[in-house]
Amino acid sequence: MDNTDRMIIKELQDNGRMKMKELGERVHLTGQAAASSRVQKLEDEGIIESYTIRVNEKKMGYPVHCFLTIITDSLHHQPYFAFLETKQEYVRNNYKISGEGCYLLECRFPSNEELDGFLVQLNKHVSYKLSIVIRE
Amino acid sequence: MDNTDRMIIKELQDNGRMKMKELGERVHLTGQAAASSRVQKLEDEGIIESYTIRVNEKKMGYPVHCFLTIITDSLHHQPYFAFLETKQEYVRNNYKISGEGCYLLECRFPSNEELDGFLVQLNKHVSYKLSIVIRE
DNA sequence: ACGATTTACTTGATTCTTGAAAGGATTGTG
DNA sequence: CACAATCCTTTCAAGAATCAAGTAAATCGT
Repeated sequence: MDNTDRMIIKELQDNGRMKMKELGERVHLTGQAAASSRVQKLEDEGIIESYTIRVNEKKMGYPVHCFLTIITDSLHHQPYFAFLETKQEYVRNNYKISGEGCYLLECRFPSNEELDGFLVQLNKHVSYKLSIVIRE
Repeated sequence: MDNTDRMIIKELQDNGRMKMKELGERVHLTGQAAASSRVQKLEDEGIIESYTIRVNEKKMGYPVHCFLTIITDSLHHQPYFAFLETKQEYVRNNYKISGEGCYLLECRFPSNEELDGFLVQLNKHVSYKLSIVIRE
């Protein structure tokens, strides 16, 4: 993991579909074979986990973005997890945290109505504090 | 934006470097040209914003992951923003939120020592509540 | 300090992918 | 029904990736 590797990662974060030829040029390697084998190594080591796309969630129909601090007294979190499984469409991340609350749940919704419906059902399993994202 | 487009997006989220030929086969289009032109359209419409990689932040040297609820009485948030600019290495997201606090700040650190150093300086500008991620 | 070994890079040949162009099928419209 | 528009398929040429071989540089043990 030298400086060239770090440059490669930066370039691929900006453009994950970059041609190996161009990537090589940008990090000062001649030909695509050298760049290609470094990328392969980064994949094998698990430093590059996967290739993906950034999607415009607003244009995809999920403009409402929020974080929920989940609070529960119950020792059994399974019903909460089971509930999340049924709402995969909305759930983006569920972080187990220390601090206030047990989980930080990141969600996306088509509208406030759908958010409200979600909250009503969520409240059967846990308590929460809601933070709505105004600007990313 | 029909069902094929949604399938394409799902496939590219899983593998952003997929060959157009394979993508075509997976969504039941013959040849790469049809898949390619649909992807081009999704890019032009801004639904696909960019191609990127998922990086293992732990292996990159940033194992400590936390969220900070930022609280400030001051009307001037500029010093806070200026501070964040100098700490880009650690900052992953800064969401403006409604609810408790003004911002939800997502950060990554090499160690708790660096986190502590960050908090000391942060505290000169704003108050915060800290949540450390135990499991992603 | 020396040669041996490993690692990383370059080069060139072959195979594969992409992009462009042309033609065909389907749908909607007057 | 004819026409236009849209989307898909096919084909082919240009460009990129993969593989193998050769070279240079760094590392290791003595």
